Amino acid sequence: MLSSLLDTSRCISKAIADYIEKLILDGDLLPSQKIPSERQLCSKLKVSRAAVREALRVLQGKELIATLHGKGSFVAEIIQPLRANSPFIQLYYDHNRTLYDFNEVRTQLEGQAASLAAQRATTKDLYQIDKAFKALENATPKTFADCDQTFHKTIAQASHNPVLLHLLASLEELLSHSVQASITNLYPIDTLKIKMDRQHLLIHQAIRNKSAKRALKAATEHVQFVSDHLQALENQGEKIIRHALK
Amino acid sequence: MLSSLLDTSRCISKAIADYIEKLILDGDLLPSQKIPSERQLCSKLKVSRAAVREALRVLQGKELIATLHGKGSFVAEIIQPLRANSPFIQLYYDHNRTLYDFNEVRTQLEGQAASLAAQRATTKDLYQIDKAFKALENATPKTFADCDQTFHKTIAQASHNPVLLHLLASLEELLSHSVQASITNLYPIDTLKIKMDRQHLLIHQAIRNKSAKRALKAATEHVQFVSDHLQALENQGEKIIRHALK
DNA sequence: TTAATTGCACTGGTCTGACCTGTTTTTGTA
DNA sequence: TACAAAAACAGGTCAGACCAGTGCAATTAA
Repeated sequence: MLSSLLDTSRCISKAIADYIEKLILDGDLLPSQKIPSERQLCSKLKVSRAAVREALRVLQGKELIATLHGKGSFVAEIIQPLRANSPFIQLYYDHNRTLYDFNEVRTQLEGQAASLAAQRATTKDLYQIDKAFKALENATPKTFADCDQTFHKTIAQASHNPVLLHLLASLEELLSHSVQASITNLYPIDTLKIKMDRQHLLIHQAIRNKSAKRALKAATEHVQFVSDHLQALENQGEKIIRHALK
Repeated sequence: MLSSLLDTSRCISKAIADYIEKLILDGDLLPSQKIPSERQLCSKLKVSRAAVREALRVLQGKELIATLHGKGSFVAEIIQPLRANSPFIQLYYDHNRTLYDFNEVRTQLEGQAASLAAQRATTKDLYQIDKAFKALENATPKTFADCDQTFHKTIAQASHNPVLLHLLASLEELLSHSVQASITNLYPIDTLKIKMDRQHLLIHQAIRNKSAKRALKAATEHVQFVSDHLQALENQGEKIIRHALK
């Protein structure tokens, strides 16, 4: 039964984890449904209990299942939430502090990007930034998060530093799933929306006027502003869906 | 050692996983660094190997570590696309300009690290920095590159920002092969050596005196200085060892 | 009869110690 | 000095034992 899987994985516990994961993904095991007991699994799959347990641990790490002492293992409620294929996004969920650390770095890098953009933006860059800015102005609550992301990306591109661009894109991707939603929640609050619009305007103008100093300041303050409010939103207990069982 | 963690988790393997995760988060274990072997861990933590293995499986599920048969377990990279044989690093080899872009970002991040270190360094951090600094003073041309790297790493750790720490470590690893060699070539030049020593001293003092502003300035200027001379060295055709590719 | 208790049959959690295979380092010989 | 054998070390797996929660059913006490 496992032999076919074993060919590729070269590791029994990994094969078992893949096997069970496939059952879950295929819907053979439904959310909150009980997974066969460890002893049942190891007798059915003809492997040791240690191997089964290690496989279940992997799935626990992926938060695909939850295990309760004395009761058994159960398929988690939410398996859909697109999990970024990045290792460190989980850290964000587990350690709230990480979000703070994250923004600390991001603030710095966005500031540098804006500063460099002010110095190096070509006519074409300016056109792109202009376009993104106008889209942001006319954004609906639904499209705002995307427009915001595009705006910042356009600026990063205008910095003409591929390393910086790449780094920001990586960080962006790390948080996009969680933060995008939060930003969407942030926008409808009228006082915040007005302030953010103004901040975007300041960044935009600074870059157009090729004022690196003002661009740096505006971008830094903007990211700081958003970060602070995201953090507040997070702290005030929007614990969202997470940790289905337990 | 684990007892404190055990209180909340009520499950040894979970406690071990949390323990190691914390080490990673705190920067005590850096990207691509080797985690102690399973047997070492279970003797140090006074638990069975099965418990350790299950803990490692959890971390594997979270993709925080990767395990290789016969070799060991290693901390994952925060920036996935920035892997060694990635198309990106190829870019560096192909276009000399990338080195410039690289240092532009690195200057910024090292500056931030030093600034934060000045604000947040604990007594223990200061001790480590002190130790690294002294090692740097007594370094030989052969050991200088390593000591330099350690010095900067220690400062990054004192920033107490895991995201920043992991980012710098990732960047570091990218260039280590080429830059390490270059720095070694840089050191013997007397005038440069003296200046670098002085720069290190300034950074060291600023952090000790908890002057974030001076630390930022000193670190920024230092990285800028080194970058400039590396660039010069690069341009004048010192193609050096490169492509060592472990 | 009913309520509490006990006991047992589950579940997962941990440990020990053995043996396998793959990797790295050491070492002894050519 | 060079190289191949061997030992030391790494993770992977297994078997069997025992502990600790859970839940139900039979038993017992009110």
